[in-house]
Amino acid sequence: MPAVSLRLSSVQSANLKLRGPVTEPTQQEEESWESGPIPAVPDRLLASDLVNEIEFLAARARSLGSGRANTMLAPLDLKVRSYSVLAMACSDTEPSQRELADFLRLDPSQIVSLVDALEKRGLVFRGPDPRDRRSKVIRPTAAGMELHQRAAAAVRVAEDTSLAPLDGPERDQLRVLLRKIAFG
Amino acid sequence: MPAVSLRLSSVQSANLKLRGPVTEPTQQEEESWESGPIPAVPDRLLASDLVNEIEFLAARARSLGSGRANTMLAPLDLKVRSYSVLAMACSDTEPSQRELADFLRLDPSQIVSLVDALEKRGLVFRGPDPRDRRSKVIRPTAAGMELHQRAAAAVRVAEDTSLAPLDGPERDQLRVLLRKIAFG
DNA sequence: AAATTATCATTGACAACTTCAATTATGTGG
DNA sequence: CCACATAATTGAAGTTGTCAATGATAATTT
Repeated sequence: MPAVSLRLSSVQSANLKLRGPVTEPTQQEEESWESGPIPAVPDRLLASDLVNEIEFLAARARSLGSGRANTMLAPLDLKVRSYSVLAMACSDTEPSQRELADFLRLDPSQIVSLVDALEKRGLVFRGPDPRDRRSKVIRPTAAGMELHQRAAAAVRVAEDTSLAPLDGPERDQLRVLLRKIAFG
Repeated sequence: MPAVSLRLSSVQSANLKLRGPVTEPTQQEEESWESGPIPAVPDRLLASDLVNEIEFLAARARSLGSGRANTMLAPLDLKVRSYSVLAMACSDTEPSQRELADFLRLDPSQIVSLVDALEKRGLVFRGPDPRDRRSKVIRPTAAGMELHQRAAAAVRVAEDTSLAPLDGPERDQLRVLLRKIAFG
C-alpha cells in the first residue's frame, strides 16, 4: 500500500490567505485545495521567460517543497536541515562532518551547529574516525534512529504533496534527472 | 547558433579547492574540470536514502545552480534575486510588487528592497497601476533592458553549465516536470 | 454613502542562514 | 623533522527570512 495521500487540511488552511479583489470566481476551482497551498500566481506572469529557466524553477520548487517539509517536520522539532543531518547519521554511510558539509552543501561551521543541536537532544553523537583522528563520524543514538523513522515518514508525506502533479513514472524521471545535475 | 559552451576557466578554478589526502588519483578524471566545480562527494554517501528525496535533490541542484549563476552575474552587479526581478520587469507581464512576491516566493518587504536597489541604479521604476492605485507596476528603463540582455546571456551560460550532464530532450523534460511542481 | 474589513507597499525589528578568517589538532610529503 | 594541507571549531560580518505595524486605497456590508 504505497504512496499515501493525506489531506493536510489543517496545515494547508493555516497557510491560506485570501487575497485580491476576487471580483469573479476565477478558474481555481480544481487546483487550490487539492494540490497544495500554492499562492495563486496570475496566469499572466507565466508568460515570462523566467518560467523556462531551470534556476528559477528549481528555486521555486525547492521553496514550495521545503516549506511543506518544514511544516510536517515542525511537530518533531526538526527542519529540513537538521533532518538531513539526522538522516545521514542514520544511513549506514558513516559520514564525517566534512563529508556532510560537501554533501549538503553547507559550510563546515554550519554542520557543527547542526550536530551540536542534535547531539544536545541525544539524537546523534560524534564517534571517532579510525582512519583520521581529526575527523568525527556522526552516528545515531537509539532515540535518533527512532525519531528518524517518524521524520522520514513526515518527509514522505510532504514529498508526496509536492509531487502531486506528477504521476509515478514522472516522479521517477524527475528523480533521475535531478540526481544527474545534483551530482555529476 | 544556440547553446553556447564557454569554458569558465577562471571562474571555476577560483572555486576549486584541493582537499583531502588524495592518496590515489580517483576516478574524477573526466568530470571535475569539464562539468563544473562540484565538490567531490565520496561515492559511499550516494548510498544514503537522502539521494532519492526530491527535497534534498532540488536543494542541492539549486545550490549548485544559483552558485554558478551568481558567479556569472557578479560582473554585472546582479544576483539571482535581483536578476529575477529585473527579468520580470523586462517581461511584458507588467507585474506588481505583490505579484512578484508570490511569483518569486519572497516576502513583500524583500521585493521592496530589491526594487529599491534596482531603481537606485536606474534599471527599473515603479509605474502606476491603472486598476489599483495602491499597487505599483515594476517597469524597466532603457538601461535596465540593456543590462537584462547581458544578464540573461550570463544566466544561459550558467544554466548550460548546470545542465551539462543532460542532453537536449532531458533538459526539456526536466523543465516540464519542474514547471508542473513549481506551479500547479 | 458610511462603516467595516481587506489588500498593497513600506518600514523596522528580529531570527536564521551564509560566508570568512583564525585557531588547534592532526595528517601528508619531502 | 619540517613545511604544508586538512578536520573541526569559534566568532564575526553580512545576507536573507519572517513578522508585525502603518498609511493609503479598495472591496464589502449595512
